[in-house]
Amino acid sequence: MPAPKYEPIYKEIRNEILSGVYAFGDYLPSENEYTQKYGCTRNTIRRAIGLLSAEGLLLPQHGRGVQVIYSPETGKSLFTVGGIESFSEAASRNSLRVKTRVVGFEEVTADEKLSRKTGFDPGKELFHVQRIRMFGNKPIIFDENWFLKSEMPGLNEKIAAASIYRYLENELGMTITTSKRRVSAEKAIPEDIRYLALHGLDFVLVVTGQVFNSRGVMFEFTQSRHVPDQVCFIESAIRQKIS
Amino acid sequence: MPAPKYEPIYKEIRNEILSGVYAFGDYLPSENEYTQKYGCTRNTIRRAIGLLSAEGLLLPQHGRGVQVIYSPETGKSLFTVGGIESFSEAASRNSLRVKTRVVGFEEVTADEKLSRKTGFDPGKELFHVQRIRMFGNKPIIFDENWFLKSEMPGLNEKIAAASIYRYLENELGMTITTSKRRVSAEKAIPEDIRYLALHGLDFVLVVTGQVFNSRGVMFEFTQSRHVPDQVCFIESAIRQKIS
DNA sequence: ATAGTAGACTTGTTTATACAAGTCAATAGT
DNA sequence: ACTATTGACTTGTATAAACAAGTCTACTAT
Repeated sequence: MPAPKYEPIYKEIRNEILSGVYAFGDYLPSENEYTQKYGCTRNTIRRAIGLLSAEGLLLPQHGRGVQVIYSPETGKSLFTVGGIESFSEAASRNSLRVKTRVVGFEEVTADEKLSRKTGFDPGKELFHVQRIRMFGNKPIIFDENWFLKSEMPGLNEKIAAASIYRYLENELGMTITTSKRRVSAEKAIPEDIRYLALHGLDFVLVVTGQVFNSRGVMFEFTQSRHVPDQVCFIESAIRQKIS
Repeated sequence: MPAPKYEPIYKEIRNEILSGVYAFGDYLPSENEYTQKYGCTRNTIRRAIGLLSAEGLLLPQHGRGVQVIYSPETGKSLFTVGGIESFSEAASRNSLRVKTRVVGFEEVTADEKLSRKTGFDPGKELFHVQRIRMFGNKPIIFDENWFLKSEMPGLNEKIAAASIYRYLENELGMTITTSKRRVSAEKAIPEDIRYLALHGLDFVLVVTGQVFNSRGVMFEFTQSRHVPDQVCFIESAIRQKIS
């Protein structure tokens, strides 16, 4: 399965935007110019531009052109909710030295209560993984995951300490397709206080999510509890016409 | 400017999903069946399905079909960050009686500090609007907006108490296209404590955002401070292939 | 001089077609 | 009985072409 044609185009333009080739407010070359440059049809170009617009980097303007609305200042948040990005990916994107500490690894069976919380059916066998994410020496995230055991029987503590997503994609050949996430703020629980560098704060930013694989099986439930003053999330949205 | 053909299709399918015609896990009719039903090409159908997938309602599966991954339980959050939804829209979507109280309305000029916060250039004339959003009798959101005066000279307190977006779109004919949002958790400020029903909590969930109009002009900076136990946000994401 | 328009751009929508590639069940061959 | 393969489905990608509609400049007629 070769990479689709729009992907390298998407990446190249994205790279140009992030690296500052175009400043905030600049207009990209027109779609027709891009078709010549990349030797493809307008549709393919529009696909790449559409992805970048959905990310909040571009703003196409009817009759005018496509404007860059990314600026390094507003764009520099540690994590992005808009895409599914693993911790180590976000870290490498920010070129930061990071460490992961596994503080809990056990097999559990979903009971009624856990089922309501995670969405896994009662009786399902799960891996329960608790990890601390550290930037430098600062523990920033308390990550709690439940994985469906049947989808990843070989998961162990060592893999959890490295990158579970890398294991899933490279070893198991699983492709992760979609995720639904919910963001909320919650009072700190004892684990937050024990593990995170809260500096006296008594609340955390919580991101929960269900992750589906390409077969439509929900195989992961995640809860990431973040130190609130260290991280924030950026997201873009396109308004739907009302009526 | 007539509505595009994919829009009513998008709306009808969306409606069917939200109203429970299809349950979580069900597969939609195939794209080819839809082309017959709606008398259009596959591209148009795919557009509608693509929008719904981006919203996290559908999960297309190569070779299989398109699965519904929306369920009323996980989907019932008051507000959605994935789309640009105004307060009154979200309220009507949840069929809730809501009230808006304007607690501040003034004209200001952006100084250096406000410029850093909002992204408006220093010297720009702005409307500064502070509003409390109430569900029933519960004050849930403290909304602070800065609007670019030059884009909406006629804004006044009365309009602010109703719906500013309705004013922009219906009266001024402005179409809102894109927004970038950031979510974080912050310690409650005196206004939060004064206005919101925090019930002893000392933190809020803060959503900030810049909103652009179709001419690429940033005309609004928003900061919504939410009672954390009352609201949460749902978001969907599609994983990009790594390298 | 000024208003209006024509035309050359831009992006937005839709059709039509072809092939690639994943899924799944029925069938054929052993 | 079991395996392999075929074929009919599904979604994914890409091309090509046409027209709609918004923007902006330059020219034209008054």
